Amino acid sequence: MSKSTQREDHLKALYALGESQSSSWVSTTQMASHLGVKPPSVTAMVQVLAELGWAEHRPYHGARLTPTGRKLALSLVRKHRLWETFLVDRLGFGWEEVHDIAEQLEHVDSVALVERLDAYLGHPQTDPHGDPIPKADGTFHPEGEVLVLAELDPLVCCEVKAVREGSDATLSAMSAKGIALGSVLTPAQIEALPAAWLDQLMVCKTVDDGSID
Amino acid sequence: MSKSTQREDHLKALYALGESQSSSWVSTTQMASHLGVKPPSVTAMVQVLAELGWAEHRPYHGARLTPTGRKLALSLVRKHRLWETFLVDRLGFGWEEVHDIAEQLEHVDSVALVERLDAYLGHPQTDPHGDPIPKADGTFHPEGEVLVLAELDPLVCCEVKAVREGSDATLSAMSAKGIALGSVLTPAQIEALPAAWLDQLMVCKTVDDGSID
DNA sequence: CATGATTTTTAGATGCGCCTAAAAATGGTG
DNA sequence: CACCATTTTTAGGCGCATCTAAAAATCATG
Repeated sequence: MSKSTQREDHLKALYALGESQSSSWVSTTQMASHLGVKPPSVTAMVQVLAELGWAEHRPYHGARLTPTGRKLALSLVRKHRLWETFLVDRLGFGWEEVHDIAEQLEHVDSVALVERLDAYLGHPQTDPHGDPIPKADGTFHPEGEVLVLAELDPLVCCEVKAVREGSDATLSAMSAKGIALGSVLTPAQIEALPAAWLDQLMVCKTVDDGSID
Repeated sequence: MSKSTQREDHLKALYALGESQSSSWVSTTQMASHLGVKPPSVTAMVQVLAELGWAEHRPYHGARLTPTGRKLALSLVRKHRLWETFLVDRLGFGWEEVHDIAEQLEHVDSVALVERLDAYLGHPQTDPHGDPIPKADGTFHPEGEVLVLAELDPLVCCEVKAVREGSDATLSAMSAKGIALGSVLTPAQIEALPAAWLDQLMVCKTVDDGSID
C-alpha cells in the first residue's frame, strides 16, 4: 500500500507517543512496545524515517518528528478518524469495533478519496471517540476545555467528551454501562467506575442546574 | 494487509484470466503480464498458492484455481465491486477513477465491513461498470443476455449493459462521448466508435419501437 | 566517580516477493 | 524424428522489515 504501511505505522506511533507526554522525544523501546515489534526493528525504521526527512534520530536518546513528518502523521490521523466516523455513522458499527478496520483503511492512498469522504460525512470535527479530526491542512479545531476524569478534583457532574485509546473490550464495557459521548456522570456514578477508566475518559464539568425544583 | 496483498492479487489474476478464456488453465506468462511482474515471480507465487490449496500447478502447463481458491477470488471480486459502487454512488467519483482505489480497498480484511457495506448500498447486483457483484456465498445473479459489441452482426440498436476492463483513459473517453450504462447506440453511432471499444462494450439488443409515429 | 544495571544500537540471520541469467521442458517444422 | 525457438522453471541475488544475540552507550547508585 503506497509507500509502506510500516513506515506509516512508525510515523503514527511517533506522533501518538510524542503527543501523549511532555517531551516529543520518544524512545525506541516505547515505540517498539506500542507497535508490537522489538526495539532493534524500530531503530532500523527510525533511521529510514530520518533519511526521508520525516524524523530526527538522536542515537541512544530517542526520535522525534520533523515538521514534515508531523504533517504526514496528521494526515494519517485524519484518515483514521474519518474512516472511523464513516464506519460508525454510516455503516452502524459500534465504537469499539472500528479501530482495527480503520487501521487498515487509513493506509489507502488517495487524496481525492479522503476529501470526498470528508465532504460526504459533512466535514465532521470529531470522530466517534470524541477525538478531533485534523483538517486537510493539518490544523485542528480547538478541543474545548476537557480534562481527564482522574483529575476532576472536587467530584462534580461532568459530561463525557472523549475516550482515549481503550481496548475494544473496555469500549464495549463502557457502552454496556451506558457511557457514550455526551453522557452526564454524577459524583456517585464516577466513584462506581473501574479505576482504569478514570484515565481514559475525557470530560468537561457541567453546570448543576439544580433540576429538582 | 491480512494474508498478503500479493497472494490475493495473484489469485484474482488467476480467476480473471481463467474466466476470460475457454480453458481455466492459465499460463504463468499470462499472469505475469497481467500483474506487471516477471514470469519467475509468478511461478514462485503459484507454488505458494498450490501449497495453500488455492490453486493447482501443472509444471510447464499452467495453473488453475481450486474450488477453495475460486471462492476466495470471488470474495475479492465482491469486495472490489462493492467498493467501486460505493465510490461512484455515494462519493460521486466518475467510473474511470475508481478502479485503483478499489484495488486498495478490496484488500481490507473484515467480513463485517463487507456485509455492512453491501447492506448500506442496498445489496446492489452490479457495479458501476455493469459487472455483476458476487453474493457472499459466491453465487452471481444471472447476467441477462449480453454480448460483446464486436459480435453484434446485423448492426441494430442496442443498450450498453457493461464495460469490460478498460484503462481509465478509455473510460473517460467513453464518458465524454456520452456512453454510460443504459445508453442506447444506433448502428450509425456504433460505426463511428473506435474499433478497440467494440471488444469492451457489452450490450443487449433493444427493440426498435418505431418511435417516429 | 566508578561500577553494575538498563537501554539502545550494531551485527548477522530469516522470510517474503521480486529480479536476472541459466537450465529444462515443450512444441512446431523440415 | 531431430532440431530450434519458445515457454517455463530453477538457481542465485537483492531489498525490506523483522528477529536474536552481542556490543556499546547511558543511567543510577553506592
